[in-house]
Amino acid sequence: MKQAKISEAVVRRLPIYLQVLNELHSREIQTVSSQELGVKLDLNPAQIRKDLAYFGEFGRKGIGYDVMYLIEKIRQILKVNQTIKVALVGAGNLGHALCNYNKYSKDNMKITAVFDDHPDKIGTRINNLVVQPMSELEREVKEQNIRIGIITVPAHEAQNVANQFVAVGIEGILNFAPAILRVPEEVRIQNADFTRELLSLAYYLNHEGEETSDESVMD
Amino acid sequence: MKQAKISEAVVRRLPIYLQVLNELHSREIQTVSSQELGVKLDLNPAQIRKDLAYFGEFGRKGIGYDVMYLIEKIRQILKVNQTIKVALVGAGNLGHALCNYNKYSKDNMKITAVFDDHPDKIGTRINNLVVQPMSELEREVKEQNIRIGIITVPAHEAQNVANQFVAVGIEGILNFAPAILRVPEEVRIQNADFTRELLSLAYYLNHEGEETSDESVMD
DNA sequence: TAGATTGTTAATCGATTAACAATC
DNA sequence: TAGATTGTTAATCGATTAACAATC
Repeated sequence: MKQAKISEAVVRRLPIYLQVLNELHSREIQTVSSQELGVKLDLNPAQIRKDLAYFGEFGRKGIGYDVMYLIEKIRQILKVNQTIKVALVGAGNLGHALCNYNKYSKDNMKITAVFDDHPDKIGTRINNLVVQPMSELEREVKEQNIRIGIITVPAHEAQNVANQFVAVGIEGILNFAPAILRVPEEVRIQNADFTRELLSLAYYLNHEGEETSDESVMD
Repeated sequence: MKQAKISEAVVRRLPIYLQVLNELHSREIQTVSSQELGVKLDLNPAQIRKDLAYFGEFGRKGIGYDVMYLIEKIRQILKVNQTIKVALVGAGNLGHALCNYNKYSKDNMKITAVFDDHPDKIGTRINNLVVQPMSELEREVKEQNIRIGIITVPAHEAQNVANQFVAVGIEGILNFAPAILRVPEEVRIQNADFTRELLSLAYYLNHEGEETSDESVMD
């Protein structure tokens, strides 16, 4: 099984597979077929088999996939079999929420450093982390070997934070601010701006079932 | 311009267009070409033109698009030219964060009702909203004509909340819980589980630049 | 008129799905 | 052996991009 170029669509499905598999595992289900996964996730079973086959032969013909084994394999693929440390900038409500979320995660991703340049935030605690000024970013990133950063500052500060992330060598950024960020192409940006999601939901509210219609948006 | 079936990919780009356009508008830029938008968004200009052309002829040959006019048109398409009211269930940290976010939004999407069944949450205030028990959900949804719901409860409660949303006629759900929800197919689900995003970021950390490699994940 | 840029058709590219031999 | 299900190739489908006539 040679590692071909894996499409983004495939990579985005892997965490979803991991999620159902974790659920199955917690229900002590030991084996699952692509068929069953497909039903659960509304995906074509062939697609699931193909996605997994990019990375190796994880199943058994006539049987299906061993749940725990497949979890391990996907963790390896996503490189979350060891704990991944994450830095977060912006100790507001959202930053707080993500840090908490964090505590319950069994995904081996941990926010291990929090930054904010607001004087009234610096030195406060979120769980067992002390909020630090941005001047400490570089040191922490180097010391802890942090490679992923989360942005939860207001939109107008987001690009600035992104620049600092890039400057200290962060390789992947999860951006919650409603802003379009420019970063060098070797740095990966994932946008998690929830207003975008809400807006596309709004579209379907009114257009659902209109597929066969020929109405248009006119003045 | 007939309304063909619009692909999800197109719908997901519309809010992004709206975002850049809002930014351009705030910088008092009046006209923009698909070329310029393409540079800003890392998209092919032809794609942008095609996306917009599904809904009408909004540009002027030789000139480009009028920023304000295009904003209006996209708002119409997304049906956010009038304010859209949203219900939120789960008054924890994340729920709080989203309600605040809310205040700054110029997107005409407003969280106008917050629910939580925890006794110590009921009756507390988030901004100017009082947290209500779930028993009030139906009444509020009917009274305010709410059609979109946000789920910010823990994973194990998420399906239950989704069921209640469906029962009271909610048409679109934005789910922040790390759970796979089953709803009737006429109800739209958008997942905003940030651990998924983090996991796919993690993939690229270690595989970036491996496109041409032939390494594989072996035992 | 010359230059720019749209809307749209045709060409290309890539992703999803169907089908099936291999095999548990 | 019969039934189930994988991994994978081939067929299909859909989305992106290129190209260009129309026109500002």
